[in-house]
Amino acid sequence: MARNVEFNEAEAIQKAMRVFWEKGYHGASLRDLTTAMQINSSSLYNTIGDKEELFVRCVQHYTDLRKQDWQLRLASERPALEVLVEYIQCAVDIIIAEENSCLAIKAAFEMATSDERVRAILKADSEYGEAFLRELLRKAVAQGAIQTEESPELLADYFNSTWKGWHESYILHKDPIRIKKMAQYFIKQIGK
Amino acid sequence: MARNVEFNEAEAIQKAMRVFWEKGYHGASLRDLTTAMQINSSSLYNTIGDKEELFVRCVQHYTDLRKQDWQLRLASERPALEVLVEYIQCAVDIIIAEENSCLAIKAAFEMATSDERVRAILKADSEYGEAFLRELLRKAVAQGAIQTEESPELLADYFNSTWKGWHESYILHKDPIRIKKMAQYFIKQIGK
DNA sequence: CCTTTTCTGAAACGTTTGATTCAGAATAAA
DNA sequence: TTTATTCTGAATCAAACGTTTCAGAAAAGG
Repeated sequence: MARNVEFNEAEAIQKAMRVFWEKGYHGASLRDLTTAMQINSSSLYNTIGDKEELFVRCVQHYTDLRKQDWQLRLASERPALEVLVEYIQCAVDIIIAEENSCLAIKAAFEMATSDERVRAILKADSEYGEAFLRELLRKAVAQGAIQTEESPELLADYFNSTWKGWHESYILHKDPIRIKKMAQYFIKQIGK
Repeated sequence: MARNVEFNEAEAIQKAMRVFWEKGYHGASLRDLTTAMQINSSSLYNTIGDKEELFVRCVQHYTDLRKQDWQLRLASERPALEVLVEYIQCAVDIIIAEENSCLAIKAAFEMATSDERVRAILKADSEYGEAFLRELLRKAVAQGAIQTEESPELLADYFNSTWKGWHESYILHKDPIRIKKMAQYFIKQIGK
């Protein structure tokens, strides 16, 4: 009966995500966003909604991408410890390569204290990340690659929060070797 | 020959710091700030400067307070390991008690990527924090309380970035027990 | 006291903000 | 093709933004 939406919503969210990622929620203006998304603000308000709704969708999109990555890694049939070590090395590479750090952490510190929806998304993301680690640890123990008296729950929780600090370190020191050494020490610790 | 400044600059900075701490740089408006500081914007611009300058001063003030705390703890004559453990427990208490998390971390993620002055202040703060830990570790080893094959440099760096992640965890999960358990595990690790 | 310099408070600056309006183009269904 | 509906783009909204202005109050030095 009528006209269809002209722009690709998924692509637009992707582009908006990059803007929020770089500038933060308050630092990104609607003009920044609509320019990057290549749509008019009326189209934005007719389809997605206001700035907060757009931000929520972007954060959700970001965590969706991570979830996909975790699922792929979990599906691997290689030894769990190998998968875990590779994941850590990959995380380090991202910390070093990504100029704008991590959207999830930035959003947590800027928005999760005041926006309950953002907090819920990031909490779910964090819990999924821990479940991913827990599962790998459980497997690695079963495969005899790791022996520990600590519970996989505690270790997963601990590991997950450990490399968050690496992001901040890299912002301040911009020193890849620093991060790599910490990761090296971290991996060495797991083996014990 | 003339009138003196009416307001106490140190007190005003302290009040502005609390606003930035809660709302972030972009989230805090000049009206928020001048209202909290109980001064007129003309006074602000005549004495301190613009918003960025005020923010820099607030972050500097925040890191100055931390530095004082570290110096006091370093001056203690009690066993170094004891001082270290107490410091960690104190850090945990702050994470749990402080509703607005940590200004230094928030500023790092929001501003340090785009504002070189903020980055420099936070980098110096981070380095001082590491030196504090390094010194405690060095003493603890000398006192025979710790034995490790790792360098104090690496360990200090690693420790320092470890509890940054705890802040994010607490924002998302608001779970004091989670943090306490991680701290417990962390302290246990040091002893080994 | 008077003079000189400085600080304060209220008002306003131009700009940018997030958000809305609406005429007209576009298109799916009848 | 017509009709009914929806989307788009440009213009615009009021509010809030960071910042500046300036008259007048304040006070230290002579």
